Amino acid sequence: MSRELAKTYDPRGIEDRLYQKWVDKKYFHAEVDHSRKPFTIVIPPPNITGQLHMGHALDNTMQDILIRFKRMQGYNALWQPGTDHASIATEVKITEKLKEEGIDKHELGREKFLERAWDWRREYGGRIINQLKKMGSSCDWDRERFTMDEGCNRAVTEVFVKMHEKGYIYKGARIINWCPVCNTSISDAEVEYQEQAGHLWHIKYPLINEDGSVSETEFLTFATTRPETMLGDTAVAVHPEDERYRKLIGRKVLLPIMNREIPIVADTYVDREFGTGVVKITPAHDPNDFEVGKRHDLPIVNVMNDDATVNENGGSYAGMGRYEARAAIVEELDARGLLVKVEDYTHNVGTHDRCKTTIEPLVKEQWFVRMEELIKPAVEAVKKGDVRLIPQRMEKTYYNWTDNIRDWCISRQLWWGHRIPAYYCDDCKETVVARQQPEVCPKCGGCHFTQDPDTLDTWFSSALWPFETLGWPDMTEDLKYFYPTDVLVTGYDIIFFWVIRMIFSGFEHMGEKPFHTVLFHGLVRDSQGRKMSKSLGNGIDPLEIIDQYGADALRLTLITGNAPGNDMRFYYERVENSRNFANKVWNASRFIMMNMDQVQEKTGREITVPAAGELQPVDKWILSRLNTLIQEVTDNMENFELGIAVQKVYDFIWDEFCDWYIEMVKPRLYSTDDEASQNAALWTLKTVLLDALKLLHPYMPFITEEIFCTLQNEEETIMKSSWPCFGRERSFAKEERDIEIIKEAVRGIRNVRSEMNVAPSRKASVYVFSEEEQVLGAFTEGRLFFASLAGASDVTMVDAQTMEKDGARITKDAVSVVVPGATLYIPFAELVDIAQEIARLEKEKKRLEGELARVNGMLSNEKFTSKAPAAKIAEEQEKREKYTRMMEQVTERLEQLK
RNA sequence: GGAAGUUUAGCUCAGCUGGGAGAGCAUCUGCCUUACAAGCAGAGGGUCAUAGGUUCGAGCCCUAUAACUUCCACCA
Repeated sequence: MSRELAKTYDPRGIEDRLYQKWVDKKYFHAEVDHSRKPFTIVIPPPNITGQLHMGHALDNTMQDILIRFKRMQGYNALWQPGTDHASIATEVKITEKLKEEGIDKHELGREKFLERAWDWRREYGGRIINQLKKMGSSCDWDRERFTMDEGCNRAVTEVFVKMHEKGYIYKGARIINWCPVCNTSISDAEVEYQEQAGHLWHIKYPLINEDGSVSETEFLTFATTRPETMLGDTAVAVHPEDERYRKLIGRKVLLPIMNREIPIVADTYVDREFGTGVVKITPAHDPNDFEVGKRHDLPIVNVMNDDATVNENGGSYAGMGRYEARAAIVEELDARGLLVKVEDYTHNVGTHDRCKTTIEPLVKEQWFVRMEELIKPAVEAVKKGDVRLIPQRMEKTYYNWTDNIRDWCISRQLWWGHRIPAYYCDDCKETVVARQQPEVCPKCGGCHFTQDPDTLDTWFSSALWPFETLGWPDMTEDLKYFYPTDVLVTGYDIIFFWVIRMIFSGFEHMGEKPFHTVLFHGLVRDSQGRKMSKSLGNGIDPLEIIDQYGADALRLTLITGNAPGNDMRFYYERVENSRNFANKVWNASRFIMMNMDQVQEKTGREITVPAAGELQPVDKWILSRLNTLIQEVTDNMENFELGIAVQKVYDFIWDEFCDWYIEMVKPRLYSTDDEASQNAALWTLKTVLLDALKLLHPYMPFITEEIFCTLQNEEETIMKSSWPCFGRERSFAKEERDIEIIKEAVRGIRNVRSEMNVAPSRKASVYVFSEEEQVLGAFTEGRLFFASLAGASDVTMVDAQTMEKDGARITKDAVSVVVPGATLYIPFAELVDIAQEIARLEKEKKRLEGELARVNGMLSNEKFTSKAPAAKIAEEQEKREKYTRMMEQVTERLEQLK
């Protein structure tokens, strides 16, 4: 037997050892088992390029808590893990690394590049997984998946082909967001708008006269933030009802530099109030202009290359970068007298969320997903409550997106990702979308094909994650059993990217929601409330925290005092507090085990279940409190109120169990007079500790396991033990009331002692006077507590008769403490100052008067008594009784003193 | 322009369906009491942003206002 535990809890060593044991014994593994109900969570797959950060730590702690809770409740709990190939993020990293080695991506070629990427995945893909393990995550690692593994690739291809057949996926030339640095199109969701200081250039184009000559006096002036796009202008627009320009509609202006005549069109898109009420129209480089262009059938003149340099359509500016061209064009316009003025102007500029490069809107052929129909069941599901979002306000964000849904651009000009299953006939250019490369062209019979070079948006495969990981497109047993999954835990920041896309994908391909609940968390910020970021260097590494304080402390810190969907700040002080709590649990357990061992050594007795009547009131009190705790914590956890639940466990363990119960039973542990009582105390200590550890286990898996195993002294695991259950037979109302009175009395005595600066070493007699049998009984049973908890040398029960006879002796030179139904007298002789004592009691009297006034006010209000619930009225009546009694006692004591 | 969130003790935040304001940290006092000084016992500190309203009763519900934060849209 090895129960020698260190004086302070040191998580180092313990955590890794326990985790290895859990993995070795396959405790995290779940198999289809129709005798049990499944509970499933799919992990938000971290990027293979990623390193564990606080966001992951929070996200995974929450998932692990739910999984461990449900596992203990008897569910067949599956936490499905895996990683994401993160196409663009990974590709950028690899490209950078190649650059460092002096290798150009394009010179290397696609095939070799992909080899490097897979090497990368082999090298770093496991890193984040190992970091998740440090957190204690109980994922079923035997089922680990990767969004680009063979199964996922099959799923992606299947989805693409099916949706193409249904007409949900199409290819078209539309204006898209282009990142000139990453050299790929991106979806609307990936555009991040940033406020930037820029300029508003006022420029004028000369009108073309009726006779076709260029006017030297008439011009049309407009304002633009992007003068360089003028190279691609194909019209200028005015509002159809704008009196200033009405007669010009249909005429033409000369596009300077390019010397192209372009029409003046009328479109309601134009805001008459802004600038001069004239807008230049560049359909190829502005989403709004693109729409205007479509309405007026304007030509689209693309003037940009993929790297945002001006192309051959830009005349003499060809080859210049977009900003270089901007400056040069402004200069030329100015030289020609066409620049009217320049204003400072702050506006929002679309940037790529990955690299922050300013987006260049371009018209390009891309693949899109038609969203309108697809999104409908996903909206319905949330509206009906079939999919629940926590907190509920996230629904607003959700609908905001679904109501304004636009088609999803899914093709990326990247190499690392799922290749688009579209093949082009080399002979007739026919497009064939198929699961495999076709043998023969259905149109011309040709047999040579080239696959579309593009890959798919990362989120295209992550959208399938809840079912592709369970075997889809095959209808496997796993899929039938574990799908739909139960809860998705994620940050609110990826609601558009991922959550919505998973929901509509689930309905489209499985005919069923992917999960019934989405539990959102917020961001973990630094102590000043700033986002943790690499550039600020304010990130806190969870692994360092684990190393310093332990994973349990980190987990507890992340989960306490945090409501769903709210951001939180990270403080070292809070981690310290969590660490201290771990230590508290450790030491309480150590104390209990020490006593169990000592008693066993001395007497050779094992702890047995106490016989009826052997449990003392204080035992029943803590058991009853535990019982209530079990119910509340279970309730809170069922409702995903994890922060509230763990706070209650914390308070129970520290305050009620350690500071009160353990202190109260110490005398019984040390005394050998009453074996039954000693046994009852030890049994209660052990029982309460075990259940408390179980309640705590989902939050702090390591320390609870370590103690559980040591305590049980066998190779068991707490994670497979059963979750505690509320039992009506373990509620003891009378004992709860009695012990509360004792606690109040103890607190009262401590207070007066503290106020009077009585040295702790100075013991004093305590006389308890009560005329109520039950209260007197409670004090008689609890008299021992006053010695250890309130510095009492001896406790004497005083009834009315004694008081009659010896009252003066007892109460002279004594301070008094009033609790409902009893007055305690503590003779301190020379320490007592009558005047001070009177003042103290007057203060107490005033407090009670206030309380009584409040209660009486309520109870004498006819509206209250007629409308308030009966239970509330009874509660107030009880209080009135209590305060009235105390008031009488205080008044009586004051009379004695005066 | 649209929407959401926040505003509670010196600091950071809880407060579930409306029924006497809580925690941690910090501060002050006293204790090395044989589980724990990473501890124990005690204390101080809040017109719950402001103004109205609903209600017997409001930190909580409604309306308006202010400040801060975030998301969405993007008027060139």
